[in-house]
Amino acid sequence: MLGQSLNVQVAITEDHPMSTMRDVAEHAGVSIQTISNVINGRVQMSEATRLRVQRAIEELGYTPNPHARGLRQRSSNTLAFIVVDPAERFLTDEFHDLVLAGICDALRDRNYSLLIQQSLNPYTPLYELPPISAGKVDGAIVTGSSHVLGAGKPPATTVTRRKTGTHVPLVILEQHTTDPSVCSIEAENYNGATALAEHLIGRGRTRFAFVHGMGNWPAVEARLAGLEKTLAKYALSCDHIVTCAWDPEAAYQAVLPLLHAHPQLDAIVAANDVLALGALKAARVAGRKVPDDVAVTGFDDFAFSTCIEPALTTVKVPGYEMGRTAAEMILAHVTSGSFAVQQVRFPTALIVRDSS
Amino acid sequence: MLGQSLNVQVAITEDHPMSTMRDVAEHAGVSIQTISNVINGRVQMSEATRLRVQRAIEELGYTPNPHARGLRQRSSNTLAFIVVDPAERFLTDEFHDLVLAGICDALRDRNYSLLIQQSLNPYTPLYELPPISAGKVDGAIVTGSSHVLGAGKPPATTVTRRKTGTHVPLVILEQHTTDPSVCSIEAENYNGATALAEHLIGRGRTRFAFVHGMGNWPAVEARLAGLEKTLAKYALSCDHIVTCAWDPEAAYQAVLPLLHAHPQLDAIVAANDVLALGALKAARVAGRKVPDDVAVTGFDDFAFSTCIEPALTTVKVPGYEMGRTAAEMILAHVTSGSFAVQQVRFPTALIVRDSS
DNA sequence: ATGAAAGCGCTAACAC
DNA sequence: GTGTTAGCGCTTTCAT
Repeated sequence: MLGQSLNVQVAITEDHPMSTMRDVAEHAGVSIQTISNVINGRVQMSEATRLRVQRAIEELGYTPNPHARGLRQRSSNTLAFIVVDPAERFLTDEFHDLVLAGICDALRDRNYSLLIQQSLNPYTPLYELPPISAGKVDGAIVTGSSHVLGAGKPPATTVTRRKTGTHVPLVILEQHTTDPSVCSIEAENYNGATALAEHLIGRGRTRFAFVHGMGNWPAVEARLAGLEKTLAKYALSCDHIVTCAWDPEAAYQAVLPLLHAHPQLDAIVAANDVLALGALKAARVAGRKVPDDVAVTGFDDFAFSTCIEPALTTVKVPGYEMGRTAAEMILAHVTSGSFAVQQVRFPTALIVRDSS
Repeated sequence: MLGQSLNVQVAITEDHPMSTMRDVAEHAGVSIQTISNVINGRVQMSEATRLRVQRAIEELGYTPNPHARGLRQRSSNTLAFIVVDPAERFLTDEFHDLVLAGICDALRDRNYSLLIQQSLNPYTPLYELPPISAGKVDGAIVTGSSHVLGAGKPPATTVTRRKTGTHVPLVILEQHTTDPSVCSIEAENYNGATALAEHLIGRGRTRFAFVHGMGNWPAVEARLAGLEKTLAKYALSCDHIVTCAWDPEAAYQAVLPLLHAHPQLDAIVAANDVLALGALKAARVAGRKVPDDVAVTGFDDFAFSTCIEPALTTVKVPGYEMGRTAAEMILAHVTSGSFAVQQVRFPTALIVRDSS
């Protein structure tokens, strides 16, 4: 029976009280300071002492107390990933999951932890977000809706970190800025959208709709802006912009009536692949052939995009790499004490498949 | 230009040194202890004092130091989500993302943070996982491959928490156990698989294949076990079990040759919806009609399952609710001091759509 | 190379 | 109701 083969037993606790450095010191017959030195590999010491200490540590199952350490050296070996957005279930968003995966992979071997926090209140200035203001983390990666971050906030920006202050290195994700003091990572959504629009126009599309989800995500606004700009170049326009929840079924519900109301619609540009999936279903239900009658495109190039029918034309956005890079930038800062503030832009790539 | 409209400025730091309780106390002309009392709402005090203190806190932009607090009261207002699995990009897995979303939503308003940690080394006993052993978190939600958790670990389990020790409340996810002292949350994968198998057999399917990803995930093993058990009941068997990466393209690559090699195959049971998507593509490419020639089914009921063509028959597993419940169980424990150790089983539901 | 003392910011325990 | 004292576990500074 499966029940048995899966009867996994898990050891949760050891029944020894948590031992401190003092315990280890006594056990090894040395001073507390020596223990600290061994653990931090700080000074030269006799091999004999070092070994004795290490054995004592093992025998007592000693682990340094991170709070005490954090209190003393004002660092926590923890980074934060903060999403400023009032929506529930924000983590179901696949793009953020890619970013998250990248961050986690970067942190994994360096003994850093990741603190995830959603900030519901759009009006909280970043430096007042709990993990940052309180010094719970050594750095933070922040993303969110642009209005949210922008509303009434002072323009001053800095990423310097002082041991004595609350300054914390920050990387802002997907927030276009011209301020050279802000460390930011964004993808070339605008250019990606431009390329996509050129492609669609090149294939003779003339009546466009744009579907996107809730919130004023800068990346999404850039996608729309690139689309509209390019359309304008050809004296075209995107006459239909619909908003729905960030899930395929919602996109389906939103696009279907659009299709019924506008028989001439021949291009549906979705803000990401998930919504494109819903648009694809809408086209199917409405009896419109893709790509013959109507083109459907996405953004992001999620894993499923090659496997659906028709395979989805999309603009690849490297979420995993962006997350990874963000984490590495902060880690570099934390490790080396300082790094050049940079604004990294990841290229996007138009991937033409069968839906256009 | 979009660049301008998105020129969001973010205040990262205030240029005041981090103030302590002592500063606030001096500023308000009271003792440190009084500040502490105000912050923790601990004792009765004159309205005048309380207001004066609160104003001082505001004026100085004071925030309690979490390390000092953690050191003193041995708690951190932080929970951990730990995945014991050696794979990279583990967070791209959609089921875990649902769980994560549930956890985050539960924690959000209670001022708890979530620490995410992947444990690469399958042989690390749970109580030695950094965040737990070090007391970085007040509780943990753990999931992972069964072999990983089971290998050579002592069977003793407990979820008691003592202020003075390293004991930490734990909820084990998707790990079937009969040990009543372990707090676990699982879905009825076995029953779900049984129902699915009955359904497929009822529709005349006789030649089965099972596709799954890397790792010995208990949930996946339960799905396979339920399938095989039911097949056996009807003197059938699942003759093809293929393993691939946990992404649709990999499933496609794995299933396509299977389909070519076995023309009589008439049911492909994928371990989750993502793999089912790949199987669907394989069927298409191999020229097999779904569901006429071959049935394809998934597990989990991810959002995309209703939007693909054909809509996917699947077994719904409530990942979001499971994560949410896990977090709430721990929170209840932390808040109230103790809770009944329980083993929660979430029902699964067969959802028959068009792919079977 | 090792040890002793001081103190990080906070709260528990007790005095007033 | 409010203040004082002590100490959580660790690292920094200085002495040996």
